[in-house]
Amino acid sequence: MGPVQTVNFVTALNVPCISPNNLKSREREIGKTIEEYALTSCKKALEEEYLMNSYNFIPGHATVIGNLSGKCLHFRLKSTDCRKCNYIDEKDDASEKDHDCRRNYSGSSNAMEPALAVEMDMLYAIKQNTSKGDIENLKSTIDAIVPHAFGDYSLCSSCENTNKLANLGSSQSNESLNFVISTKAPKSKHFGGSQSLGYRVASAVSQKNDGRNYVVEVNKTHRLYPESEREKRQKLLPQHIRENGGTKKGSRLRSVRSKEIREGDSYTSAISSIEEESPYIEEIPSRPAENDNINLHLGNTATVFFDLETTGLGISCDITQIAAVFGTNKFSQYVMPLQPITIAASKVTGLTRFGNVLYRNGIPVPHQNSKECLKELITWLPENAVLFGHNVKSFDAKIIIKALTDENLINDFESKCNGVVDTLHVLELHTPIETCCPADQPELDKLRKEHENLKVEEVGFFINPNVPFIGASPDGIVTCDCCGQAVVEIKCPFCKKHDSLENASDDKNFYLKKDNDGNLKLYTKHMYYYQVQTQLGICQMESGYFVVWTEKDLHIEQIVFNNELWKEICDKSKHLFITAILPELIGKFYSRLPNRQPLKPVVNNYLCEKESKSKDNNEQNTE
DNA sequence: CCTAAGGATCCCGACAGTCG
DNA sequence: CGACTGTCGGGATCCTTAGG
Repeated sequence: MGPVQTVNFVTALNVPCISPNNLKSREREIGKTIEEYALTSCKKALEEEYLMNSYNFIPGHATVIGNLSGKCLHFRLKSTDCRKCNYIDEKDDASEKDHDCRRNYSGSSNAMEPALAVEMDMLYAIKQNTSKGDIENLKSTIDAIVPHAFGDYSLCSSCENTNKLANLGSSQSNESLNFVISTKAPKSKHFGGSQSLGYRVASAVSQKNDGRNYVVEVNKTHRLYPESEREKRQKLLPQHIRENGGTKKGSRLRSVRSKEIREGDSYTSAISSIEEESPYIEEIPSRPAENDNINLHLGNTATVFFDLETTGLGISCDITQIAAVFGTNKFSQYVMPLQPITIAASKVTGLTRFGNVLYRNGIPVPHQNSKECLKELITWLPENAVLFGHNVKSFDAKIIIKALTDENLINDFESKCNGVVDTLHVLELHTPIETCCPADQPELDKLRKEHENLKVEEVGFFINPNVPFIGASPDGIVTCDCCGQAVVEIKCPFCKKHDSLENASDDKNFYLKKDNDGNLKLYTKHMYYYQVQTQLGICQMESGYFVVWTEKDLHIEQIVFNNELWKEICDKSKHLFITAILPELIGKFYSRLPNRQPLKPVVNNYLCEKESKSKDNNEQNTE
């Protein structure tokens, strides 16, 4: 699956989406491992094949399948194209020259497959003979490669027996591998020249050789342990299934498959077998309610807050200070870095270094070397510690893990520490809108005193079932015991950023205007007034707050629902939807047939008459 | 200064449908 | 049958934001 399919998939499962960039990074990490795994599995299969003492092999598009083992012995990809190279050529950007280039072939497309076959035969011949150490034999084998690839076996030492040559084995294994590749990299999608193609073919080869076990091996390499979750869930299954359910199921399926092949009936055997509720099927839990808090289930762990100071921002920077807190226990040590402290880092931390002396704000401070300090930290850490810190996922954790690995202390650290929690991510999940919006804190405190239990919530997209063709996304919903619910619409006018709203209202185009008493009010002909009224109508609320913020001023105005205006908005929207949007959606009425006259409104003649009478006003308001 | 992640956007290839 | 167009999806870039 690519980014789009992955996002569609996780969305269908009610799981938070992953960004295409993030997915791409993960693909690169995992992809390299899969390629390495595929090559290793090919080497193993080749040795297995060699032990079986038979050298017939069937070159596919770019794979060599062992006749006896049925496994993929080798695979190669050729591409005349590289996406990155194309981009570099187009942009003439020399800084990108060093990349994982996928262009490795310059001949014609027709000659590509024979070239691959010859190349792989060459590797096979070398592998076959290096273990024997017979140089002459190797030379004659290489000479035989090209005639062999084109059907002439007169020079082949291992192909002397023509009867043996006639037996090229079943092509089933080859077709099977081609099928797996086609499911992972379908030709309907353009993977040519991309890194992704290599990873996809490698994963298909790995799957062919070792089954889906390759996923577990790749996970282990990347220190991912989904099997612990699997084991946990397996314990929930009934004992008879836990002990031999999988084995029995596997042997039953194999037996059914072999019967189907022999008897030719592949369709009726298992169709009606799913009558009882299967213990292997688990219901996907429903999405938690909107107001549910997302809690961290830390179990029996010790919460430690920690922070690092470093010589700079790079991943290769040295630690200059480690500080941590566990309950009332505190840990703080300065570390003498091996590299200079950048000026920017010194400004933040106050730490400078002259020779072997470390200074904080000009005063010498006691310090240790990195290894001593890390050892002391590990000793200080409580058992089952979980480290909390801000942006640790992207910064602190990487720095400290690198330092621990360099000092060969990573295993000791892991024996004490269960993991890290990035409070940046936790904050993103828990931060209410009021701390994100630029409203002045004193003003917010004042509102809290005036309104009992004041809450401001970030909300999404609203649709009113009575007018499903209009939607609204207020900036928030404010709730209090005295006034109930109200929508909030916040504007931060960029062009009036440095002005007071009093001055801004002098601009005749500004949406706040002074009334007879000199008070600022939202202009009722302005589109923002229509916006708030539409939000109130859709959310079915009686009032809302229109908030305008500049660096010098804050305006909060209560807007009361205007039923007359809401009816007018509904009528116009319905008219627009029926005469313009619906014909376009259903039949591309406007975009496909440019010469046709616009539809006359046939559904609601009353609207049509009303529209023609108040055409001028409507044009202004529709905007 | 470095690095990773997320969102928005653009570009391009493959395919299906339409039209002359 | 070929030219053209629209849609979909993958790949890549740009910008912003955290951390010292």
